[in-house]
Order: sequence, then structure tokens, then C-alpha cells
Amino acid sequence: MANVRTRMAPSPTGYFHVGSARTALFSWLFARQHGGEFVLRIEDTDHERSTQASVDVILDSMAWLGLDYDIGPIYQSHNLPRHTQAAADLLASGHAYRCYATTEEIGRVREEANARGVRSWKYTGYGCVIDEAEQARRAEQGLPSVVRFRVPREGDSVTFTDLVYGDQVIDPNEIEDFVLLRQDGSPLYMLSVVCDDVDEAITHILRGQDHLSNTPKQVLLYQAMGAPVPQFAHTALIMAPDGSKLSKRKHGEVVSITTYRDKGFLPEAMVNFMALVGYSAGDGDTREMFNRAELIERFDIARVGRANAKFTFDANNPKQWTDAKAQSLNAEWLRTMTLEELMPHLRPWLERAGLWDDAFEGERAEWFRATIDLIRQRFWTLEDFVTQGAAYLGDRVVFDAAAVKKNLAKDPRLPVLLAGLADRFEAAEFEHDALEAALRGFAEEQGVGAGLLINGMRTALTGQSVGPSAFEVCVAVGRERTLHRLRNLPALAE
RNA sequence: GGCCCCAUAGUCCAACGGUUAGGAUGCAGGCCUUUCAAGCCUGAGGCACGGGUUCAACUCCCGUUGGGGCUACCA
Repeated sequence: MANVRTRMAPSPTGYFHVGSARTALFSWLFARQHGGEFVLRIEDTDHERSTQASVDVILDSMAWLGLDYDIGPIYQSHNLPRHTQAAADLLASGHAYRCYATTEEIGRVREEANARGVRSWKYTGYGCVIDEAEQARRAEQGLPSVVRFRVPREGDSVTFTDLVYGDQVIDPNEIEDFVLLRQDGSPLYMLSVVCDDVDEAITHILRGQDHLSNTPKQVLLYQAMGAPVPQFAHTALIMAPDGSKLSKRKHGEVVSITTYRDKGFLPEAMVNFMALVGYSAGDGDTREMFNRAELIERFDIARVGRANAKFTFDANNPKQWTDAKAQSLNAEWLRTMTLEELMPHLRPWLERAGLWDDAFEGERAEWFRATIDLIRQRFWTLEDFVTQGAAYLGDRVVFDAAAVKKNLAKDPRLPVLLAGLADRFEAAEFEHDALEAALRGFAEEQGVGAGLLINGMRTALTGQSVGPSAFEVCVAVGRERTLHRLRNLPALAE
């Protein structure tokens, strides 16, 4: 397909919605796989809500996800003169007209119609609210008016083919003569998007299914403007667990892309997850992990689902703050991506936590890589490296209360035993098998189970009750810190 | 209310006229073992309902029910 150009047109409302991010991803994938271009347009015409900070959230989110654009960001507010000019042109060509009926008058007529049992009343032009004479009188007086699009009522059905939902046929009588320009002369969304999409030569519009019903109006506008109608592809929506619309106001941080970044998600995992919601490669292929390049290669707009999907999360359970599958996918990416790919994501976290040491790239590089590779097997987010991981990478051990209770406070002999163990370790070669032999020998001498010492040691060294093999932990933590921590247990308050 | 869209396990996706309806996630159990939000194995759990069409329907058609969207001088 030649000259493909897609766009993402978010409005800066203070956060970047996961649903928007997903359609952005699909638009980006579509452009990339066709060798086309991807445009970012900021729909900032609502001055009340638009701020630079809001715009930055969008730009940062796009950058984090790795969705680069070839054109933009274009600010829709800059195109205002063009939009009003378009309305003037439509007025001149007879595709639009000034309407002097007030909102109140229209509302009244609408209610009366409903009361009379009219099934769906629509504003369809002069005469349906105020007659021609009244219209002319108000025009003469220079009373305020809006500009409405004249929906062709005699013509055929409005038709277009949606790449996801298929052929659409709409009776024009279902479409009201919608407003193009407000009383104050400012353009409305319906006019602005079409103008911009025409001017930017967008060939394929991928967007949320909530726009499907508006598309016929836009098709009419393209035709009236004498512009080619682009291809449309509407994608199903992401809903909340209860099936309602996923919104920041109702559902909080889980809807915002930056939350995932700030909670230690990998952008690769987030992209992968968003692609999996409402989409599948099919062909009986059960594989689920894909990087961006693979998605570009395999993505097929026709296979995007038509049914809304639900996010599963529980605001009251920290472990389920977002969709469980998203979390598990992130964990899988975390432990399977190459260390070279992981490091650029990890380093900023370590630096912010004061855990970074330049020696990690120098004389301690080998140890560092081995330790990261060891601990990431049980980690779920980048954040885990600076919480649980701190005991391995730095000198600070954060003790988990439950772990202390379970493994250290349960036996009053442990402080003495672990100190004794430290003496044995001091005399032993500091290496996995030798440490294990030393510990088992010591346990036997003392007449205690090896497990008591092993679990106590794990918590003494890491503050956790879970983790890698305890002797691997010793090696990772190193001789000095291991001996020190075994001899200096935390206060065992209970 | 009107118009439009959708409907496979709790959730996300496969199967598209003939399969014991498959995978992932989550859940339960087991193994490993010194631990586990790790790994391996096992298990429970689904075609919304009713009519057609057909030798045969998850798959096609119609209806019902349920869910969603749009219906603004919001985007």
C-alpha cells in the first residue's frame, strides 16, 4: 500500500489513557508495516483543559512506549483559521447554512416531538423549529447564529467500509444537521478533525470504536469538501472490570500510561500487552511475547477484535493494581530479555535509589551482571530491584516484617547460631558448595535442621523470605557483607 | 427513547461447518527443595438463551437477553 499515513490525535487532558495508547500503537504499527508515516496531532482546542504539562505527558508517554512519529507534534489550535475558512467555504457552496434557532427553542421542539411519540426527532433545517420568515428576520437583525452542516436528505445512504467492522450503511435521516461553528464562531470537533485529517493527508484513521457512530457525519464532510475519504478502522474499547468506561476519575492511576512507567513496567512489556488486548495473530499460533519489530511484521488490522475487552484489577489489592496478565507479561520480559536490553531501563532506577556504582560497569561488571541475572528471576517490576534488590546491590537491607517473623524470630537460638555460622563461613572457601557443606556440617553439630539455618540466613542477608538458592545469595552478597549481616541481625521485636 | 456495535472459561485471545473446543493469565493441587509472586507437572473452569438452515453448528441466518458506543453550540 503506497503512501500510507496514519495519525494519533489525543487531546491533552492531563494524562495519557491506556486506550488511547493502544490505538496509538495500532496506528503506529500500521504505518510502520506499510512503510508509511505516522503523525502526532495534539487536539488542544479546549483551552480550559489544555496545558503544556498535559502535552508533555503525551509526548513523554509516546517516547517511553517507543512510538516515534514522522510528523508533529502538530497543534490543532494553530489550524483554527483554516477551520473557520473551511466553514465559510461550505457556507458559500451551500453545504452549510446559518441557523438562528436557539438551543432552547430546539430543545423545546424536541421534547414536544417526543411527547407526541415521534421516535427520534432530528434538527433537519429551516422550518423544523422556526420558519423561513423568522429565520430571515433574525438574520436581518444580526442576531447570533451557528453554522450547521446541511445533511443531504434526498441522497443515497451514507456508506463507508470500516477495516475492522466492515461495511457501514447509514440512513441520512438518522443524521442531524450538526453544528460546525458555535455562536462565537469557533469550530467544533467534527469540523476540525476532518479539516486536519484532510490537510495532513491522512489515509487511514485508526481510532476507538466510540467514534464509529460519528464517522458518517465526517464522511459527509469529506464529500462536501471535495476531499478523498480516508479508510477507517475502529477498534474496540478497553473497559473497567465492571464493564464501565475506564476513566481516570473513576478508576484512578491504572488508566494512565505514565503510571506503568513509574511503577517499573518495561515499555516493551506494555507495548506487548496492549497489542494482546483485542488482538491476536491467529493461525493457531499460541505465542504471546512479541517485540515491536515482530508486531510490525505480524500486525493485521483485519484481525483486531470487535468486542470490548476488560481490564482486570482491584484497587484495594496492591498486588492487583493493574491487569494480572500485564503484570505477568512484564515479569516475563524482565527475566527473559537480554541484560543489554534490560540495563538502559534498570540503570535510572538504580541511580535514583542511590544504588548505582560506576564499578558496575568496571571492575564489578561480572559480579553485577551475574547478580542482576540471579535476582531478576523472581522480580516483577524494575521497582523490585531497588526494594528487594537493594540488599544485593547495596549495603542497606530492608527487612520484611513477615519474613523476620517467619525465619528469624521463630527460634531464639538463631542469633547465636547465625553468628556461629558466620565463623564457619569465615574459615571456608567462599563458594557455593563449600558454603553449603559448612552450613550442613554446622547444623549437624548443633543438632538443628539445615533448613532453620538456611531460611534464617536468607532473611538475615536479604530481609526477604523468598529469593534464589540461599548459597547463591551468599555468593551474590559477598563474603564481607554476608559475615556482617549474619553477625548483626535486626532487632527481633515481637 | 432512537440509531449503531458486540457476545467462547473470572480475564485476554484461538478454533470459523465435522476437534476430547486450544493457549495465556488467574485459581487449586503436586513435584523440586532450604524458601517462593521462581521452574516443572496436573486439575477445576467456557461456546448467553431460543428458533431456524444443514447429514452436521461455537462457527451461517433470525429473534430474545445482556453489555457497550453515539445521540451536545465536548473531544
